[in-house]
Amino acid sequence: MARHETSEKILTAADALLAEVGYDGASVGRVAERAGVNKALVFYHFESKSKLVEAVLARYYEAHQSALRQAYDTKGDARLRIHSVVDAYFKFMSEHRTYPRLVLGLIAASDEARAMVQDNLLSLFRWTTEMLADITPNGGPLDARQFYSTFSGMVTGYFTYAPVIADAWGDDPLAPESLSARLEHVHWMVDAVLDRLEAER
Amino acid sequence: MARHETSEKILTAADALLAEVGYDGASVGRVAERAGVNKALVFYHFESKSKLVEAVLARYYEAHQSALRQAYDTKGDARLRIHSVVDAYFKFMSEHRTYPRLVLGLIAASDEARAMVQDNLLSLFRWTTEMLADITPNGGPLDARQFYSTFSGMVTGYFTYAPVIADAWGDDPLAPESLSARLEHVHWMVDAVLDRLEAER
DNA sequence: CGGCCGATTGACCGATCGGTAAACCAAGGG
DNA sequence: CCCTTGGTTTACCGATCGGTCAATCGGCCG
Repeated sequence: MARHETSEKILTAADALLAEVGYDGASVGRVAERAGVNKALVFYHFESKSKLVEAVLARYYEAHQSALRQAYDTKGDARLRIHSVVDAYFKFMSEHRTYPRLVLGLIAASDEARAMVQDNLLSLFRWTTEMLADITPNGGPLDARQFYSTFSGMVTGYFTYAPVIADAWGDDPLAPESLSARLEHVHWMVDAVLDRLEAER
Repeated sequence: MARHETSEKILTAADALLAEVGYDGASVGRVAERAGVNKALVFYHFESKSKLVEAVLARYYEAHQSALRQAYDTKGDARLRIHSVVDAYFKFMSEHRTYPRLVLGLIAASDEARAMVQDNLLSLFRWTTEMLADITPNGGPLDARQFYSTFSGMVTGYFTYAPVIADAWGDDPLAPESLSARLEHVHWMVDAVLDRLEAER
């Protein structure tokens, strides 16, 4: 089989399994089994387990960042562009539902696993705070950092906690209607923040 | 040694280790080692590893919930009481910094581990939404469930992501000044939401 | 002192982990 | 036709996991 085919099968299997059972739960043996491939092949195509996970993450990194940048480069005033970025952020998460859980699992695991996601999160963080730098005061409780933490938490938190609170939520939190309601809520929050920021100027 | 003493040492060690390295990383052997205790003793005092983790969680459950309820039972109008609950929520997390990471690690691990935190999260979720039921519309993007998800994500997300974004944050996100700025930010967000809800009535 | 009992210990179990080494297989080129 | 080469497989390694068990310790009571 062609080199690329096998690698892709392994990557896909690893992606799904990591989101389901976390870093430690996703053993190389189980990944290989799900990919329909011999276990030793995983080490042939990806040197080690950690390299495999980094490869899985790398697939998301570029897509995630470029989606946000593209959304920000639309025409319109600051408010419109911010809404556009929030839209893109939310859309990316709902189209790649294993991604937030994967990142979460790595952060919760070990220091080494945490280091894997750190670089991507840092550049995302820096880019977002630069984007907001013009419209928020510097330092204090209204610093751009605060709003990054708040809104990224609103989106990623929803997806990661969804399976846990599904019982209490009533409807499935990941059903299309629930998702659109959540997105609408986030937009409402953005407007609430921007209105109040303008009023306080 | 008295039964209680040893149990307490094991619980404390397990608590810290779970927050550091997650469920799978916190092996029974390492827990025992940190507690200065023989490994078999862990199984003597707590039947199994999962029972041990449940015992760790149980210590937080009651404290967490009663802290919120107590905060809500203060005098004043709805806005004041909500601020009071947010205060208590934030304070509890900053005083038990291993707690949010512990919960996060369990959610990210396996379905069984997820079930451990589910009960507590559900009752917390139900209580909060009841608390907000009077001041938010029913259903849609302004449903109480949305605001629960939003504000709990704002607080817990900050603490769980703190070690990851510490480099980019500049100051230590867990330093007292940073924490008070974050708390102020959350209060600012509460007011922004309540103002807009009132304006839309 | 003798015996009892709860707490503690060290030795051990089968299972599974990430990773390695060598053999094997099919296709392609000289 | 043989030999090389990249992909694949089988068998295996040491380490570590959660958990068990019988032996042992140390007070306390009669």
